[in-house]
Amino acid sequence: MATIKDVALLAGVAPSTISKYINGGKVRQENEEAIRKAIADLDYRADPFARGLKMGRNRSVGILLPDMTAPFYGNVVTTMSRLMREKDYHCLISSYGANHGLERDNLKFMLTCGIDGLVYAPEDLSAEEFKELTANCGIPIVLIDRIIQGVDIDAVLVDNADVVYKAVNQLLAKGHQRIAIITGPKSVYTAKERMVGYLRALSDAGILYDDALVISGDNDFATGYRSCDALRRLKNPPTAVFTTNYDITMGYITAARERGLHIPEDVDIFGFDSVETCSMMQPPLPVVQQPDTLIGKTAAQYLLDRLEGYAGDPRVTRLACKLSLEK
Amino acid sequence: MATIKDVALLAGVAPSTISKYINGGKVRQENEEAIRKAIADLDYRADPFARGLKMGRNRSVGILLPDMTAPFYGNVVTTMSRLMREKDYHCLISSYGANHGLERDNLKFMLTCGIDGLVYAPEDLSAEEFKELTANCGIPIVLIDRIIQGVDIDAVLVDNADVVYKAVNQLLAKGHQRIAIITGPKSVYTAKERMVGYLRALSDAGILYDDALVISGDNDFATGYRSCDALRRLKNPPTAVFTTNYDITMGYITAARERGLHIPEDVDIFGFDSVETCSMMQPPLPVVQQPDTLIGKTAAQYLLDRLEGYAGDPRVTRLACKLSLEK
DNA sequence: TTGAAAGCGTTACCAG
DNA sequence: CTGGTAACGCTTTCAA
Repeated sequence: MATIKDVALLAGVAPSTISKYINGGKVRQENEEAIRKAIADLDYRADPFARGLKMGRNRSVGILLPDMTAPFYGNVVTTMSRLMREKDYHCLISSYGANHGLERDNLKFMLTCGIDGLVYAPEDLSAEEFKELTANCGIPIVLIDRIIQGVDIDAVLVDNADVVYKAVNQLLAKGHQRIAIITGPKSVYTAKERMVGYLRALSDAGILYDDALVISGDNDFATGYRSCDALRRLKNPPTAVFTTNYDITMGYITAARERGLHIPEDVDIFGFDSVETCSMMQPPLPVVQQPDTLIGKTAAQYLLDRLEGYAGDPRVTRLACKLSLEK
Repeated sequence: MATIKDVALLAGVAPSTISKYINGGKVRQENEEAIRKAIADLDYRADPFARGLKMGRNRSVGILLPDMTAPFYGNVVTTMSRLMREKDYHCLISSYGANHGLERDNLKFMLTCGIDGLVYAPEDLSAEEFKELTANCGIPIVLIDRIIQGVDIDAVLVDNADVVYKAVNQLLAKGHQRIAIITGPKSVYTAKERMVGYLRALSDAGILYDDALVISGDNDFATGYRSCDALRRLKNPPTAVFTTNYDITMGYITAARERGLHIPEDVDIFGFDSVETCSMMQPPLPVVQQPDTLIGKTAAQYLLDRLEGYAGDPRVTRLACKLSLEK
């Protein structure tokens, strides 16, 4: 690997001149040509470590997620990457697959790999662990989707309880009295909040909460798929099901259709995420639409503000979700 | 941010002793305690840039993909991350969303962000561009899933043409004469290879190739979904459809079911990827099963070998796919 | 076992 | 505009 000295030697100028040229400074016409040629001839690239050491930053940020294959996170990442790119930052993604050890380990790595900032969707980290790991870490962190109780930093969330309350109310308004809910792991923040909305809606409608209609499992296709049979086996099966995650929704629908169930006649479904996909169905499946683009935009802005020196109090934004079939 | 000097000062030893301790060297018992305490008190973390500059590496590798939300790539990444982690490397992921400009830009960034190696699934980069960007870049690169014609480096692929040939033959054996294929963009390597297998199977069976039965589009849900109606509108619709990507498969199935079509009675389907999901269906959907775990494992091994100094000729491995319903 | 010193490749400063 | 020099924080060497 050629260094800046090699280039300087070949171009016949000083290293500091090369550096200036690289960083957009003005150099004499003839020098510019010589430098450009030398750089090309030697395939010179500035060493990122030397540069990072000198400059104290990298123009890169990390995004740490539980699951990068979920369309919701995919959209958030795409939006953030684009916006950060406009400010000349690159995004590096890491996911921990709902594994506590990995979550800790990846967070730790992210904090010591040289990125300038981090966007993090936590799953299973306590406030103590978080504080211990991030104390004096030197980079700004923005939480998305989930919050860590007791940690007071920038965060972008959605109003899980409210929107689920509304969604379940729509099912109630259609006359459903037995509404099941299939959620993610009980320990996860979003699952908890969504459960709260569900319970409040039932309670406000004077409906007794039935344990058998609540299924909690991993946020995946299999959970949704298996729930279909589990619910049908009940002596008194639900007439509607609220699925609180995209994969769960798809799994449930796949199973229901296979069993010849018509939606919504035989079983009504209210899903979550991936509006494009669900609105394509016939009839369109009503889903909770998280403002993924806005989440990405807000998180990117919060992070950029911090990167540019903003040092005010933490900002926590809770964005509204929409129901896909409402205008 | 505390530096190693601060720690040294507080612990009452020299910086070099701190460095030695951090890197697993032996220090006197009493010093060890003082150092540990000083590090904890100051929340000291070694500067990754200074360390990288000195050591010349990072213990991190990049993975550059067209789409990180695809289950196929998700599995590859998960496998690789685990294996690299065992050798004390971390994986940083970036995706470019089938956008040529982004692909170039992200590749360029990956090559100058300090990672020690790269695993890359190319989509739309010419051999010239690739060679120009990577010339003397100083890190080993392993191609996965797709190859760049004219670029001779380590690569891990699957036998697309062969397995598609077999899959289409299964459909032919069931008596289908009009078999449609829905593939990704015509320019993408895997799509081309899969097309070759399809054409060869038809040709070997003495069936004339019908343009109307070939649909090429983005590798997404919408392409599969829309194709259903497009194919049904034909005066002579296909009796079977081969979908060459997971999202396309799901889109097609969703549309078919909505329209009341029974699978496989009304229309037979042969899909791609995500065996777990497809084998869950009733009846199980036959799919081409790419050896994602083995791809990840092989790519990780190739990269690790290079990282450890292996300098032999490029190794190109073409792994066999399986048909999910064959034992 | 320890520590002083050199040096990794770059940028910033400032004198010329 | 140019270039010598110092400094970024760390690891390594080598002498004590």
